[in-house]
Amino acid sequence: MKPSKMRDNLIEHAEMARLSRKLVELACDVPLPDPLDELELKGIPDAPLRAFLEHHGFRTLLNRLSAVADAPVEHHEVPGLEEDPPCDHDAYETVVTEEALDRWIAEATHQGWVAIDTETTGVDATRAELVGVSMALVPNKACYIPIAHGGSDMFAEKPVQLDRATVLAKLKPLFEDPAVLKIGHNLKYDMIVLGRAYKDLGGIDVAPYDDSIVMSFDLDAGLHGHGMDELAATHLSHSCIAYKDVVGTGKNQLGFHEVDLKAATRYAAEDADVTLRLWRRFKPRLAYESATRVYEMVDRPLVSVIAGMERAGVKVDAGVLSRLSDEFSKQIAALEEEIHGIAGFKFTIGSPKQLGDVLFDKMGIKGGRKGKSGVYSTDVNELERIAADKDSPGREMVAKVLDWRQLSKLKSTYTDALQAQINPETGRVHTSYSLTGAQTGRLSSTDPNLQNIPIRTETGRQIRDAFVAEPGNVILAADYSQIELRLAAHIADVPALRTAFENGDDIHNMTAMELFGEVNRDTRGRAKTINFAILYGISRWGLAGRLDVTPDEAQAMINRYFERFPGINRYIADTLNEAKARGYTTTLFGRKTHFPRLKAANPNERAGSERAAINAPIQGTCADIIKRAMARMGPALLEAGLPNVKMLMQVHDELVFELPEGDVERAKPVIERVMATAAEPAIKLTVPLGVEIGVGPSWGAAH
DNA sequence: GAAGTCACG
DNA sequence: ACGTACGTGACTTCA
Repeated sequence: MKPSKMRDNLIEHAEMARLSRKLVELACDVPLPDPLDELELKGIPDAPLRAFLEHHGFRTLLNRLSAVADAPVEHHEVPGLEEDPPCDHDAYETVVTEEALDRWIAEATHQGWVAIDTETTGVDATRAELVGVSMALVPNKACYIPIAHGGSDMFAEKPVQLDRATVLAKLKPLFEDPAVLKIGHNLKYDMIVLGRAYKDLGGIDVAPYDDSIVMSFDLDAGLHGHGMDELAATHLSHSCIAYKDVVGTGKNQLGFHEVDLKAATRYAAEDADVTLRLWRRFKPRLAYESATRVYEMVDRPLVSVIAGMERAGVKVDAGVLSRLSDEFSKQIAALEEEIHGIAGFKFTIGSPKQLGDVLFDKMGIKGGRKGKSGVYSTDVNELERIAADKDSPGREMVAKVLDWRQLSKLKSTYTDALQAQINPETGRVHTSYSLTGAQTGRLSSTDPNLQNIPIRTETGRQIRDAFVAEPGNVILAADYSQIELRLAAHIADVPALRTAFENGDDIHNMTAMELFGEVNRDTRGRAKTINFAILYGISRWGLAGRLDVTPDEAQAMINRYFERFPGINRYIADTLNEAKARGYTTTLFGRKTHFPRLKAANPNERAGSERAAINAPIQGTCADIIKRAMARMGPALLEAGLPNVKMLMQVHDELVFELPEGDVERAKPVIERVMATAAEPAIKLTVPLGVEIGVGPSWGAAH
């Protein structure tokens, strides 16, 4: 291995190795082999885990583990663990003295791992205030440390509780202790809250850590959700205290700080207790079910990276959005009047039911198609079909409705909503990324969704001009070019596609030449559609609809594609066979996506699952690669002497940064290299990963 | 809360 | 015979 690659390797595994070593060294007192050899070169499971299990006396587990150590990715049933005792809420302790707190911290430190949870005033981690912290060491041994309880009535008597500063000052060394593993369920939330807490101390930086929500996702994506209540029910046969039962509902709902300490302790300590119990089940399963690799190499390192991105937020210029809102308002009002004028009466344009009735019944436009709920389809395809028909009486109306729809969408979802999302404290927008939201391993973004900001039309694209940098800084956007097609070329091993990417050819032009024998706007467009269709699990009917040809003609194109690009056909067959046999697909990094509906009785449902299964290894590998790039980006930038380059957003194949203008030229090659080599050294791709970088004062200008 | 629509990769 | 690209989240209308 080359020295430079070895260095990347070390950076990537530094945290993993430290975590595993410290855990085992402290808890088990056993010598450890080199985890690099174990994990990177041989695969899974890792030696520290074996030692961990040995320490806990899971002999049967351990024997089975040895047997699967060198096995390829396969599912192994974990032998049943002894069942934990049921949750005993009366056994939980409310910690209100320094002596008690010191005792819990000492025990956690001695044990080497502790489950933690935070209680706050809200659901948005970038705004919520810390109210209390809970910890669990073993089942039923859990506590709650209140720090900000007391009614909103300032005259009300506050319960006896420790001072916030005292608690945080004592917790910080534990939560940052490299020898103590912190276990959380959706730890990203707690990391942000604790990072913001107690600024005098510089916040609390939770490390090292395990996250049971991510563990569940890496084990069971596609099978069920990963919320704590659901997991407790399925894995522990335990029904968690409902949050609503603690704080009430409606306008009498309390903030958690207003909940009395007894009820708060039962709820909060239970969360830590359940998290610990889940972790004890998931940790061995990761090894048995070949998920350690993706968990430790891809997803776990990402938790703290995402926490940092969410906390950083992105600066949004409300003025730009406000001007756009006004502009859109005027145009929407004008269009509304014109549309009502053409119809001859007023109606709710935003109601698909009313619009359908107006267009197809009252105006007599032909070809209306009703769905199963008896409403005419009025989506963009339908309206554009009408607008393109020179003889249709509704052409003018439909064109205006399309404009109205676009502007209404932009205003309500973006220019209005984004302004409301600006955090007044930071002047920035802090999205929340879900690591478990997309079954394929992609991230998703909510509140607000920053992964669907418009770009495809000039009108919508203006919204990106509102995403700006602080004075003296710029926005840098780096995206992988056609990464999914490249990965398809690698995974399916398609010589012609691989060669084209190696040569830097225009892939859609090449496809057009192969399929149609000539390259022009029409054939290139069709080729592009077919290339996408391949990634999405092609069907002759779907392709026929998109290309406006008959299913037979579509089938002929598909056949020709398979002929010209051998490998694709085999990939589809192999992927489906494997998915049906095992119940899941895997990515290059071993990420599983389960497809229980592949065996559904309903053929439609089954076909849908088949298409999803064909797509999942490609989309999922893409997700793995950009996640690895993200995990390595911080250390790589630090090493290059660029501590002020901040990674702010991820949009599936794109990373967005904010950085001092003077750092741009030095940052570009670092970002480019980290992204282009993100699969290495674990995976050697047979296609290059192209990265395109743009820089400007705004996100809009950086493209 | 479901259905319809549409913004993104 | 069925009736379609894959993966998301937010907003509006309406029962």
